[in-house]
Amino acid sequence: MKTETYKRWLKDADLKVTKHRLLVLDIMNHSHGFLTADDVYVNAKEQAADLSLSTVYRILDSFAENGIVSPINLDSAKQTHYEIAHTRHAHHLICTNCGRVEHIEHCPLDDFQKRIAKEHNFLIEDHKLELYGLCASCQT
Amino acid sequence: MKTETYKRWLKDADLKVTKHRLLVLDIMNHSHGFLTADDVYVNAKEQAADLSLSTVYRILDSFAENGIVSPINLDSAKQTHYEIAHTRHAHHLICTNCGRVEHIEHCPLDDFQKRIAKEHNFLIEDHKLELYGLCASCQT
DNA sequence: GTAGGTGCAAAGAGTTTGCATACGC
DNA sequence: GCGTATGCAAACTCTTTGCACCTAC
Repeated sequence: MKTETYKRWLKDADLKVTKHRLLVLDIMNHSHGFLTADDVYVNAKEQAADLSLSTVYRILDSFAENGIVSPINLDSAKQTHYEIAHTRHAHHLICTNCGRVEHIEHCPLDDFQKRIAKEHNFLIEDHKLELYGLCASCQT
Repeated sequence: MKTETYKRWLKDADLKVTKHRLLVLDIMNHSHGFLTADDVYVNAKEQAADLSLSTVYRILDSFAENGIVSPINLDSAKQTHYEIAHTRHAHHLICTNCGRVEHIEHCPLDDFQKRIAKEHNFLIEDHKLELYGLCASCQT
C-alpha cells in the first residue's frame, strides 16, 4: 500500500498529514493482529528517533475517533490493542500461546442476533466475537 | 443463597473462610451484570468498615484463579470487570448507554467453531461473544 | 499566519506489592 | 502455633494532560 493511500485516509478524516501519522499507518497496515501503543512506538522509533509515546497515543486516539483503527480490550491483556479497521465485519481467532491473530471473514450471527434482539427487547448495534485457542504451530 | 454454600465454595478452592471473602461472594452473587473491584469495595465497605481495596483485588484474584469469578475486559471500559462464574457457558448483551448486562443462555457457535477450527487449523479452547446495543429502557 | 501536531515532564487512574500485624484452622 | 489473609502505604504500569514549541496548510 502506498503513501498516497495513507494521505487520502488522513485527508478524508480531516487530519493533517504528518510524518508520524504516515508512519503509524504504515506500521498498523503491515502488521498482522493487534498492536499495543507501545508496540507501535517501539516499531516506529526505528524510523523516527524523535517520537514520543504520548504522540503515539494521541495518533491512535484520533485514528480511533475517525474509524481508521479499532481499539480492543482483549481479555488476556491489560493494555489496549489496536488494529486497522476493516470495512468488512470481522472476528478474531487468537492464539493464547503466541498471540497470533487471524481474521474470520464469515459472520454466523445475523439470525441469532435478530432472535436475541427480539427476545431481550434490545436494539443491537454491534457485537464482538473472539475465539481463543492454539494456532497450528503452537499445538506441538 | 446461604452462607453455608459460600463456605463450601471457599473450602473446595482451598481458601480460608474469612469475613471479607464471604462478603465479596455475597455481593458478587447477588449482583446482576459485572462489577469492578471498586464496585465490590464500595458495596462491601458498608458492611465491613475495615476493608481495603487491595484486599478486594487479592480476593478477586484468588477467586479468578479458582474459577469462582471470571474477569472480563469490556471494550467500553478501562477497568476489569468481574462476575460470578457460571458453570454454564454464557454470553452477554451489553447496553452501551446504561451499562446494563443481560445473559444469553443459548450459544449458537458450536458448529461454527468446529468449522473455523478445521479451516484455520486452530485448537479452539474458548470464545467470547458480546452483543452491544441499547436496552429496552434506553431506546426511548 | 493560524490551527493543529508534537516532545517532554508531570499527573492520573487502576492495579500490584512489601511488610508488619491479625486471624483461620 | 503455623501459614495464610489483611491494612496501609508505596510502587508500578498504562494512559492522559499541560505547556511551550513546531509544522502543515
